Amino acid sequence: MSFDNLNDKQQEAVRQLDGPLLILAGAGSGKTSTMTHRIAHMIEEGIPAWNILAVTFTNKAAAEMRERVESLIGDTQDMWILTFHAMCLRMLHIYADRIGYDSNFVIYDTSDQKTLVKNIEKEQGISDREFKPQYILSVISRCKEKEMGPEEYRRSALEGPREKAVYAVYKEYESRLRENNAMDFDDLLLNCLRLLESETDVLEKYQNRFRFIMVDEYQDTNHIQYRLISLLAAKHHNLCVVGDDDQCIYQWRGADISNILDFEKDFPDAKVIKLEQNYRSVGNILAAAHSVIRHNTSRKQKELWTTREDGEKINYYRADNDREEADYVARQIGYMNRSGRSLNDFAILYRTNAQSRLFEEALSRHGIPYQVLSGMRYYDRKEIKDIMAYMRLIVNPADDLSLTRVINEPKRGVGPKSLDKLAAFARVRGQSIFEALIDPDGEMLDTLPGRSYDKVKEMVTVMKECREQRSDMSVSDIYDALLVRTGYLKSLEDEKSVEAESRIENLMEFKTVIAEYEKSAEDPTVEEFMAQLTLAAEVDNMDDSQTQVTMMTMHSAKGLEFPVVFIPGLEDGLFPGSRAFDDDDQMEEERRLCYVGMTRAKELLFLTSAEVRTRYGRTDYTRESQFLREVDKKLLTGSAVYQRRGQRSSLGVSSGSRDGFAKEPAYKPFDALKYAKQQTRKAAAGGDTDLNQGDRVKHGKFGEGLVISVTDSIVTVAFDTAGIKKLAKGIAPLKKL
DNA sequence: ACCAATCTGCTTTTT
DNA sequence: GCAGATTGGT
Repeated sequence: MSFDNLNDKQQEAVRQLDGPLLILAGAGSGKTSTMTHRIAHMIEEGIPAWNILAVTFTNKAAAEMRERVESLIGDTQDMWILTFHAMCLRMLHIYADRIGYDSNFVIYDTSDQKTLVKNIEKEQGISDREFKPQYILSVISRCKEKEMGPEEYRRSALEGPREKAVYAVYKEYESRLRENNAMDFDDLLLNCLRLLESETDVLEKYQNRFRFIMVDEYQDTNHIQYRLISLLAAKHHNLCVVGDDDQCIYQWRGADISNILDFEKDFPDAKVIKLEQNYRSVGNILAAAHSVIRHNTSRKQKELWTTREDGEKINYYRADNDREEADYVARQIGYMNRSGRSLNDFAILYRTNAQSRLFEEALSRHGIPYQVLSGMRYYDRKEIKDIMAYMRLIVNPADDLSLTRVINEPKRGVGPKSLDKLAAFARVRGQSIFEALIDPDGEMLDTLPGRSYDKVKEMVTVMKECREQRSDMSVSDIYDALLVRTGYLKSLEDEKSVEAESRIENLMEFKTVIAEYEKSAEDPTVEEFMAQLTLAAEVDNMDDSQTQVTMMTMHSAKGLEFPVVFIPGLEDGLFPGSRAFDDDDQMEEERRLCYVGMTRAKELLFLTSAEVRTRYGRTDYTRESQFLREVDKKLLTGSAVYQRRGQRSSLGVSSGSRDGFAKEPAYKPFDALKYAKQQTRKAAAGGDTDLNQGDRVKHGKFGEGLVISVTDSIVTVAFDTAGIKKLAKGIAPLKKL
């Protein structure tokens, strides 16, 4: 294989396969290309694919790496290319019993954790106002990152009321996770570490297998991840880590920057290769980013360089207010789009997700299509979480948290009081609530009052059936069955409200997600589907197939690049956030974030701020960001293509000529919901949508049948052999005969 | 047990 | 400015 398209340093990194290697890869220095070629080179050298492990930060990065390696050498089936969490999940799934878990364990996401902590606080008479669940969880997470259990915490912590409360909750939290056969995000890593530490045969197996290990974004690994990798690499020492200390932006989540700074100490024979040539950005952008990052004191000295032209200067615009700021951005995008730039070229990268709304509104006003990649909002919807809880229970009946969530959703007349009774009853029997409910002896069901009995029994029967037949059913089948037969969909339909409509909408859209999973997975199972969903990052959902502007946080944008980048909200208190002003470390992290944001841009970079901004209902005057002040003045200009007159920035940047809204051509406003619907319909091309009562239809699984009734979203069909089924219109594989 | 009306506290950032 | 929680009435 020839590496002609790589520079000397990159080639050196590619050829250096044996022993520890640290690649300090600056932003845009061809990191991914180097890593993929390095893997390809291993294969070329005769190293079997199954000896290779590559760990990334997001699923998107993993998928991209796999794709690119595949394009170089073909099949990558036997290679592990995945995220830390996915790697741990994979190992734990096989060896769960070794650490006292059932392999059907579920993963609790942040909101599950919060609910659990709240429940515990209630039970223990601890006020969730005084000790906020979020706070307690952050302490617990920090403990877990240090491998510190509840008892050790008590011994090491102070003895105030706060510490007492944290201890009490932590202890109960841990035992409840065990009882529910559930793990949180930290547990995935921690339990995997425990597994490898205590089970020498398992450790040896993986040590022998993974003779060559690569870790991407090493600057963002935490202590547990560091330990995991050290253990796995302990035998062969063929560990290559890639990272950039200037891009460490997850310290708040426990990322330990010393992992990368001390790599040479950990591995004294380590080779270090610096990639400093930037291929991504135009000279001015690089210079501007550097003028900001050099204000950080604790960093490895390096400066990126490029052979590219200087390009345009960095554009800075100070708007009157936040709404006008958003409008300015939309105007610029509209203008550049009309002069020939694709909408895919643009990204709006902000500090906080809350900022996205104004930009959504502005882009809609201007008729510009966009996608927002914001913190899990889609899966956070109530209806999705509800149906997921149903699915979880089928796999893992020990999950009391999920049962509590859905037993009265839809209303089955089971309020908190009945639920308490059920929980107590189950406890006496030594079972989880759901286990006790599905127990053939029916004892617990019989304790229910008449009004709720029938409904709960019906639900229990359905769930039991799904559970028993789940190996013969596809994930979609299970989803359909649950949606319809638990009465969940029916109760939404009966509501006849706009909100209920949109919930149904979302539930139907979710079918596309399932269908996509089923298409991509080798052996689709409900378990795996749910795990993948909880471990998905928002960037993983990025869609490049549409022509649209992309918005996300600067955190999410790490590893991505766009020709034109807008960074709005450059104001003290917002970016950098207010907390950064009394903590130097936090200020440095914010600055690194700014660096990451700026270096996403290839050709044009726009910075904006608003003189007046409304936040949590309050409108305040702002001050231009410290980071703006740090940008080399020579690199800034205020004469954007579309500019307002008379704007004066304290930075002394000049302004151009005014242009208003009036000339905007009347684009049709972009309707996100309508768009989503279209997408769903398109993706579900398998099913006929123009069905009417009385039609004869054929279903892939149920055979032929007669349509009994049709609503906007549901088709009820009496199948000749399979009985009456309610199916999702346009999605279920129904063919008109 | 359920629903509607009022109230609170919140914004970093995410696997 | 909103979503989620709390409260009070049925």
